[in-house]
Amino acid sequence: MKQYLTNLFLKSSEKLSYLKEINLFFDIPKSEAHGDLSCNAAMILSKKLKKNPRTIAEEIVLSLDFDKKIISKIEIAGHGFINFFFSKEYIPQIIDEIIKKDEEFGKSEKYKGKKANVEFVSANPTGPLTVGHGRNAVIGDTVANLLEWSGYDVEREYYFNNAGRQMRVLGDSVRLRYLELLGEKIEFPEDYYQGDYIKEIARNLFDQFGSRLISEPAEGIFKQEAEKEIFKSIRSTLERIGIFHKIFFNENSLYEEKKIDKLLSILKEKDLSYEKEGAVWLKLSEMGNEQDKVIVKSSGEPTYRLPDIAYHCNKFERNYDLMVDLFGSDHNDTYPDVLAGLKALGYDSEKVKVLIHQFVTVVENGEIVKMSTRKANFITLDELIDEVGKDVVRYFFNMRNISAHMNFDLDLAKKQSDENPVFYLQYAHARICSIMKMVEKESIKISTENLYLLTSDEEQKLLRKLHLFEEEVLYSAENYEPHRICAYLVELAAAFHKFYTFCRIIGSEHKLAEARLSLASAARIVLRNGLRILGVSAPERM
RNA sequence: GCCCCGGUAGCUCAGUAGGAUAGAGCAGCAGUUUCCUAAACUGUUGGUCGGAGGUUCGAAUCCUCUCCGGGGUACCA
Repeated sequence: MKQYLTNLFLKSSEKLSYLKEINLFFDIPKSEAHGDLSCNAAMILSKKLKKNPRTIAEEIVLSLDFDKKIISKIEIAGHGFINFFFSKEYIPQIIDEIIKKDEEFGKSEKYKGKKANVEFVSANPTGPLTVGHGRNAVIGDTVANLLEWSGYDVEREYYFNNAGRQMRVLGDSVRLRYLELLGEKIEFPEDYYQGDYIKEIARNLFDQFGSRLISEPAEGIFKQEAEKEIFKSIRSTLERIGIFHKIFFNENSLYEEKKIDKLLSILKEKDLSYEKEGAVWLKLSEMGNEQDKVIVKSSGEPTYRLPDIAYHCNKFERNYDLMVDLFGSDHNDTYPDVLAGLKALGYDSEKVKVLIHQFVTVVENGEIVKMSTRKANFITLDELIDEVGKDVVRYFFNMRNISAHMNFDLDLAKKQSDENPVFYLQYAHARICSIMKMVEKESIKISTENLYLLTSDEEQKLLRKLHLFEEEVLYSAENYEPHRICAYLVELAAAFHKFYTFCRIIGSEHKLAEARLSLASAARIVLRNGLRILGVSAPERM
């Protein structure tokens, strides 16, 4: 509908040149009395043209060469709104399109031929994924889905680091637990990994090797085994909620391939770094950031900034048109340095889109569940999936704006009832599937021949919702806002449930029954496609 | 101190390229099943959009100040 109006206005702008000067925007009015779409162009132009907005609106309306079969009425209202009413014959045509495109409906080719990389999860293999990682994982995968639906060729990537202090501590944690099993008296430091999974890994080593590892160093087999086991568990957790990364990028490879050294010398060559007090500093203050930061410590060890920049250089070399990084808010001070560095190196940092999501608070019995990774008193993502299932996990994490703090209400999530929004959507889908089975006996078939019969309020409202799906997907993708899909689907399901209540299929006059069945079928397709974007299943029966 | 988020109905949250009377779900109250799944639907109660200024035809939305909550401000990642 918006496309049709945009084209109309473009044609008119040949007559009224001032239309070219503004950004055309069509809005869906809150009140039905104001039509299907509304345009505020006249009001915006009134200051520029120093004319009464209503006069401008009249001029615009007169210039529009519209098809009466498509637009039934154009009104000027309020201070100068132009309201468009689409005809009841035009609106149902969407059904035909939906049924023809089926699984493809909602996809756009706007970014066809473009390559995108979405990096998410990226947790180091030091422990099982927690609820906090869950939000990152689900949002990342859904953003990737949205980009795919808007035409991108998307690669999902996981960046990890298996070197450094944390991993040393991990290996030593396992070693100490192993020695414990051998009956040695150990002191387990407070800042070591306390979780039971450490004991399990130690137990496996004990079962396999007995006491033969007694004098092995922490960084040898203990660390390797820990990394292997933990990664196995991370991947299996992700798999359970339908997440598969194509690339696992090891930070260490940057060192092995001398990328870090190369980057250092380039930075020096370009005069972007300098030495002071035995450390190497990046000239961030000259790049517009607040202050210079250390990239190589006086100990000779790089800080995270250096490999992060090198890693992104590597991504640039892989020729992506878009690179999305998804972090939790605890990382929100790291990316400006990296972006500034990339820009100074001559890369187009606009191609990197950093998304920061806020934290998750788990609420159970009305109380906040406090979590700490180190003390191992966290809820793992696996436990959450055990409790509520994949669909609820995916839906709940997608449901909220990523920039808002999120309360994950365990009690609500566990409820298999009407209070849980996931089931509202799934139930709508199951209901339609049920009808479609039922009508087989009644010889009612999907037919788009008599769609003009769909004129009731409930039918028209459902149809208008269906019209919005494509642009909703594209808008969500371009703004990286998965939660919009959730909101849209709830509205769509509500429109369907109302239609279901008031417009019966079986028992209606044959032509009308077929038209309504087609509408229901189109609604089913859109519900399923929307759920697919979210990674939530669309059951045929509940 | 400085930086990034958030503060909208009792609760959880939508709504910010400025638009017409601020929405939904849950909770509360009152109803609807001889009828394609009642995990549904209908009606109803409930708001100084944290506060104060400003910008203008018009502000939850933009600007300034301020209060509250979360996160970050390392030669940790």
